[in-house]
Amino acid sequence: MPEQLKKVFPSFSNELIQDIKANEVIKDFSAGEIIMRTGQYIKNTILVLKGAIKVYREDDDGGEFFMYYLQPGQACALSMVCATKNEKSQIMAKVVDDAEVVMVPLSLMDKWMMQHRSWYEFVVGTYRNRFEEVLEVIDSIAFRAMDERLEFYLKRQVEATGSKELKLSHQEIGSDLNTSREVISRLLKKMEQRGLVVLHRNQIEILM
Amino acid sequence: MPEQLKKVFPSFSNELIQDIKANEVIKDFSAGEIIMRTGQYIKNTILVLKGAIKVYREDDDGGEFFMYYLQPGQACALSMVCATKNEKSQIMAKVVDDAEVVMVPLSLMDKWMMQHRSWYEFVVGTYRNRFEEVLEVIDSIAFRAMDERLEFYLKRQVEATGSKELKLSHQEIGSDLNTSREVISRLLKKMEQRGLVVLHRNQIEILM
DNA sequence: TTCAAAAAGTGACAAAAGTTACAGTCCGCC
DNA sequence: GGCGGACTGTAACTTTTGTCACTTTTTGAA
Repeated sequence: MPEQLKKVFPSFSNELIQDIKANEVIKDFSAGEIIMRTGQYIKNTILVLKGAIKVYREDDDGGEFFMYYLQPGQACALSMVCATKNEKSQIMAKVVDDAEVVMVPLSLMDKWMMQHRSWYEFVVGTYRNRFEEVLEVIDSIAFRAMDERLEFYLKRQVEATGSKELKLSHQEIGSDLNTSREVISRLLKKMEQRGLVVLHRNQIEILM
Repeated sequence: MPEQLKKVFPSFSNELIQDIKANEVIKDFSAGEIIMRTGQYIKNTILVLKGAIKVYREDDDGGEFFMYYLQPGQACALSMVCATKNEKSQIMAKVVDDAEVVMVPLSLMDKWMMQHRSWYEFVVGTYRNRFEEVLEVIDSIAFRAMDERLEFYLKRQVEATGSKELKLSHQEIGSDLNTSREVISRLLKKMEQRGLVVLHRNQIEILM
C-alpha cells in the first residue's frame, strides 16, 4: 500500500508517506456512489488512489452542474482548506469509476503543512490548479454559447478519461451542463455533420 | 503606517507586521487604473489597505466578466499561490475607488507561511473564501437566468460598497455580466415595476 | 421471445436573450 | 444658453435555447 501511495503521489517525501500510512483510512467506493454531499460536514481530506470522481455544484431545485474530475494523484481542494472549523461541503462528489481513496483527518492538515514541505507544495499546487480549472469553467459559461460549451465539455472528458470513446448519454451530458437532452442531441447532430464526432448509442467518438 | 496595517489586518501578529513593514512597498492607484492584467507575470502578493478593486476574468474578444471585489483587509487569492514559479495572471484587476495597496514580494510567501501562524491562517482563509465566492458566481451563471443574475449582482454590489445607492451605469452592469446594455435596461425597468429598485441616471437605488 | 425501460431523433412552438435602430434626457463645458 | 457626449428607454426583429409531443431504436430482464 505505501508503494501505491508513493507511485500515485510521487512528489510526497518518505516521511510524509510514513505519516500518511500511520493515519490513513483507505476506502473503496463503487461507481454511482456519492462520496460527499452538499451541506455535509467535512471531516477528511480525500486523496484519490484509483478510479474517477466527478465533482458537481448543486442548486436548490436538484440541478447538478459538473465542475471537474478528481483523478488518481489528485485531492479535493475544498476539503483541504476547511481547516478545523466545522465547514460544510459546498460540492457534491460522485464516483464514476470504482475508486479507492485515502481519507486523512482534517486535524492533521495544519501540522503537515508546517512539517512536510512536499505536503505544503502539494496543497498549494492543488489549490492553484483547481482555482484555474474553475476559472476556465467560468469562461465557458460566461462567454460561450451552448455549442462551444459542449465542445469544451467533450474535450475535458477526453482529457480526463484519456479516451476518445466517451461513454456518455445525451441525458447525462445535458444534466452536467444544466440543459436539456434535446438541446444536446441537436448540437451533437450538428457536430456530427461537421465531422467532429461520430454518434453511437451511449457512446460518442471524438474526432477532434 | 504599521498602525494602519494592524487596523486593516487585525489578525496579523506583531512579528508579521514587523516583517511586512520591513519588506513592503506601498502603492497608490487611482480609480480607473488597472493593477494587474491578464497574462502579466505576478511578482507580488497584493494586500488592500484602502479603496476598492474589481476583479475580472477576460476572454479573447475583449469581454470582461466581473468576479469579485477586493476590499480593505483582503488580498488577491491567486497571487498568493503563484509561489516562486513564473506564473501569469489569470485575471484582470481594476481600481474603482482610489486604492492603497501593500505589495509583498512572492519570494517571501513560502517563508512566512512557515514562520507566521497568522499569515498561514490568513492565506488559507483567503483561499477558502474566494473559492466559495467563485462557486456562487458559477451558481448564478449555471443555474439562473439573466433576471436573477442581475439581482444577485446588485446584491453583491450593495454588500461590497455598503450602500444601497449604486453608482453604476446600465452599460457597466451589462459588461460586468457580459450582456448588452439594452437587456439590463429592460430587466431593471421590470424590477422597478416590481418595486425592487428605483432608477436614476447613473445610480440605482436598491429597495430589497 | 416479448416487453418495458432507456436512449436517441425530430418537428413545432414558446420564451429568453441578443441586435439594430432610433429618440429622448441629462450633464458638464464653452 | 447652447452643444456634444454619455446615458437611458423602447420597439421590432433574429437567434438561441428550452419545452412539448411523439416516434424509433436498442437493450436487458422476465
